[in-house]
Amino acid sequence: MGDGKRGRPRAFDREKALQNAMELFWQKGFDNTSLSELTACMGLNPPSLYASFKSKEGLFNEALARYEETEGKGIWEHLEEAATAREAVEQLLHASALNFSRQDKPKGCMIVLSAPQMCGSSSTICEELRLKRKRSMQLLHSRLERAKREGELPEQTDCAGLANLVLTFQHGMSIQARDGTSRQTLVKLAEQFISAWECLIHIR
Amino acid sequence: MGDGKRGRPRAFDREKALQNAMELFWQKGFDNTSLSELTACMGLNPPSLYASFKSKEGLFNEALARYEETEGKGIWEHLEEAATAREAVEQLLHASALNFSRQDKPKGCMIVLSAPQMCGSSSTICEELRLKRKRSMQLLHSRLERAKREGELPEQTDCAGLANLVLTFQHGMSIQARDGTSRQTLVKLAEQFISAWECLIHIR
DNA sequence: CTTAATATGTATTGATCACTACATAAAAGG
DNA sequence: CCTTTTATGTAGTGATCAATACATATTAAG
Repeated sequence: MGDGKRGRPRAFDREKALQNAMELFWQKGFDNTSLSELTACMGLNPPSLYASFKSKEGLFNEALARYEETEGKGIWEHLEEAATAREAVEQLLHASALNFSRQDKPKGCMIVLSAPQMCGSSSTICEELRLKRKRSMQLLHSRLERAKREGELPEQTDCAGLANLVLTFQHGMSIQARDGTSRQTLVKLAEQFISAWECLIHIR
Repeated sequence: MGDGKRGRPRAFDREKALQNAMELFWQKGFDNTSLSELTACMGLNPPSLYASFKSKEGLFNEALARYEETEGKGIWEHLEEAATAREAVEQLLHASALNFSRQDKPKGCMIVLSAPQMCGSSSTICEELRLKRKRSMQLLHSRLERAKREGELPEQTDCAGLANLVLTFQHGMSIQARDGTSRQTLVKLAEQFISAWECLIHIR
């Protein structure tokens, strides 16, 4: 009898606490977020945090995973299903503009902004974030290569260079968003960029 | 009679100490740079630092001013003297690519990377950095407006939008540079971007 | 010399950092 | 009931943070 859980039940909502921690890390970055701020916004005391998430770094890793699964998902989900590479990039940048400027959410991308100096106290986290940025690059690159194979993009197109160009711009959008650039302006930025598509794909 | 300086002479080279502090702030950001690291790399003790630079924040302000005067100068100096807006932007991005990837220097731009979350311990510094980024935007914007008046750019060109586009890309280049992107790749990114110029200026 | 002015090194301030020892509370199993 | 298991709140740990108190050292002025 019972649900199989023995000891004293946890007094806080783990999902909700993790969500709050994620938004705080997203807003302030890993190093600039203190444990006292975390425990305050999560509604628990340090021992509960360490029992549930192992350490500040463990909490960040879970928060980052949650970010990718929930907050950042919409940016990349249409990459493969888009009919053309152009539409894929258009949706990528448009979704980024919207995603980076949602009300009551930290502006910009957590993966770009939460340890941008690449020399924080946890080199593990810095490297993890860098890897995620690199994987995004590879994801877009392979989508563009597919478009070349399908005949959409000319043979001369430098797919790696184009992917790099698009994501460099997207990373810049995170800085702009965090600087207070309006949703309207961010969307216009994305539209302006994609308008130059025909020029961009003929660069070798 | 002497040179007018009374007390005990300072035992460290102020310029050299400031240069070292600047490079450390540039590398690690304001909050992630500790006083013990600063005093170590500057070759002095805390009382000397505070006597010369007032506070950590005062030291950062001087370091930032020095950065603009020396390290970051080359990026913007050709903006007005360039014959065309296209050349101005081309040189801006090319110089950025080179500047962001110099050997034995922190990669990327100090103004973008030293407090990117915009919620560091010193809101004064965050706002100061944001203002500098905004001023760069205005500088480029007015250069583009000049080009429109001179007939180089078509009347339909959205100069504010174009300036925003270029600097968003340049900010992204700082992230890429800090992520380890090679000088060669950064230069190629700049060249790819400017290759789309004819498309970009016809966007309204 | 004495005095004033400035810079120095040592040692330390209270605050905050990430983290934990420990006793207690609340559940299930027996 | 008692034992086991898990979670909790209180109250800390030593380390490091930015910043200083203070006595001493080194210069110029008088």
